[in-house]
Amino acid sequence: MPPYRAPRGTRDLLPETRAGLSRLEEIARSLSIRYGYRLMEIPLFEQTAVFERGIGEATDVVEKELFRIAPRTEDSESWALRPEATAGIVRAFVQHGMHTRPQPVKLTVVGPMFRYDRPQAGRYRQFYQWDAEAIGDPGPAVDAEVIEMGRRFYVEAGVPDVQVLVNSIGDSACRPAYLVKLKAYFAAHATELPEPEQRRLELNPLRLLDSKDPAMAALVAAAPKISDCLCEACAAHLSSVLAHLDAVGVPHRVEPTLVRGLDYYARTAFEFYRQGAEGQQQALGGGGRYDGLVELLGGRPTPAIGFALGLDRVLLALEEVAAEAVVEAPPLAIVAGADPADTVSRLRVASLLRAEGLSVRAELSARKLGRQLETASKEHAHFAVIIGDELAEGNVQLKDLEAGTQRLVPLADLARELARAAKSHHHG
RNA sequence: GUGGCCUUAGCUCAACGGCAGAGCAUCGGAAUGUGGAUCCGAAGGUUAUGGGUUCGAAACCCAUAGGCCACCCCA
Repeated sequence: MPPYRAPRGTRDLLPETRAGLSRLEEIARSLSIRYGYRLMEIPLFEQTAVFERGIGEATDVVEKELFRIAPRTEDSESWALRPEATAGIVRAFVQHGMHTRPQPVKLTVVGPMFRYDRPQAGRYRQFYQWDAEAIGDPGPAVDAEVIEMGRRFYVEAGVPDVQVLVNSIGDSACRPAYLVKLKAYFAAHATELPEPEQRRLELNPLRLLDSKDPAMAALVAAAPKISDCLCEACAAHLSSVLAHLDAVGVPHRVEPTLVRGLDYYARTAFEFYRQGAEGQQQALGGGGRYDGLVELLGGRPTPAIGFALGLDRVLLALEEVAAEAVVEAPPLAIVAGADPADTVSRLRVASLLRAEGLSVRAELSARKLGRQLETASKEHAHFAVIIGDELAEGNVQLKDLEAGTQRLVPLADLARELARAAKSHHHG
C-alpha cells in the first residue's frame, strides 16, 4: 500500500535486527583478529569478467543469478554486483601484489552480497556474509584452522547443532578421471534420471551427487565415490585435514556427496550445516580450497582456502532457538524539563553531558513533564535529569528511574554524578 | 527460471456476498513540576494494485506485484 517498498528480495534491517547483525559482525571481527586475519574492503561491484572467470561461466551464480549493472554507454565496461567475496578478494590480492607479503595472506570481508535469485526465507537478493580467505598456504593444517574458526563462530554466536561436513573433490590430477567415471555411470542409467538431472549430466555431473530428488537416492548411493578415486596426494591431504580437525577437537563428518557449485574449488570442500525446524535453508556456510583461482585471475599460481558464512541464516537460526534479542544500550539518562517551552535549557544540559561522553536523550518536543518521563520509561533510560526553577540557583533534579528516588544536584557536578551513578548502576 | 499457498490500520487478527472492526502500538486528555498501572478520547484504510462478475465484492473470477513453501541453486 505504501507507494514505495524495499525492492524484491531486499529488506530493511530495523534497529532491533541491525543490533543482531552488529553482534555477529563483532564476533567475526574478534575471531579474525584472534586467528590472524585482517579486515579489508573490496567494491560492491566488479567487472563482470572477474566473476565470470573466477566463479565459472557455467555456474548458476553467474549464469542466472548475477546482478548485472546496466552499462551507461555503449562502450563502457560491464559490471555486476558481487555475488560472493572470494573473486574480488583474489582480484585485489593480484592487483596489489600481495604475493610479496608473508604467506599466507589472511584476509577477511564482512558485508552484503547480491544474487538475482527468487527470494525465500533465509534467501535474499541482498544478503550478508562473513568471508575469510587464507591465500598462499598449500598445507592441510591451514584448512583445518579455517574450518575451526568457522565452527567457533557458530559456537560463540550461540547457534546449536551445527555440523561440520568435509569432503575432498580431488584436484587436476585425479578429478578428470573421476568425472569420466561418474559420467559413464550416470549415462548408463540415463533413462532413470529425472528430466532436470539429465541436463546436469552434461554440464556439471558432480552436482548430480547432491540431488535431493528421492528418485535419485538409490542411484547416488551406488555411484562411484570420489573418495575411492582420489590421487595419493589428495587422499593424504584429506586425511591430514581430518587429523588436524581431531587435534583441535572439531567434530566433523566426511560427506562423500558434498560438492561445491563453484568451479574453482579443489581438494577440501566443507559446509556448516544445521538441521532446522522448518525453513530448509540449512547451509549456514561453506567453503573450500581453490588452488587455481589466483592464477585464473592473472596472478602466479598460489594455493588458497576460505569460507563464506551467511549471517542472515545465523540470525534466522538464532530466532528459531529463541535466543534473547540483542538490545541496544539504552540512553543513560533523559533530559526533561518542567517548562515544555524551555528547549534551550534542555539542549544546553544535554550537550554538556554528551561532551563528557555520556549517552543522553534530550526531550525537545514541547510536551509536559509527565509525558517526557513516560518516554524515559519506555526508552528504558536509567536516570532523568529534570530541569526547572532550581536552575536559577544552578541546580537540577537527578532522578533514578528504577529506584524512584531523586535528589538536587548542582549543574556543575551533574556529569560527574551521573557517571558515578552509571558505574554503580552497572555493577549493582 | 518452474509449481503451490497467502496478502484487511504500523503490528497481530476479526468481518466470509449486505454499514470495514478489535487488541497492541502512536498522539492527546484525566494529571499546567514527576514515569511503566488505570480510565477517556483522537488519529490511522482506495481491504496489495488493475480489471471483471453482481442490485451490491474485503469476500467470487482473471491479471500483475509482493511474501511464504517446494524445486533449481546456494549463504
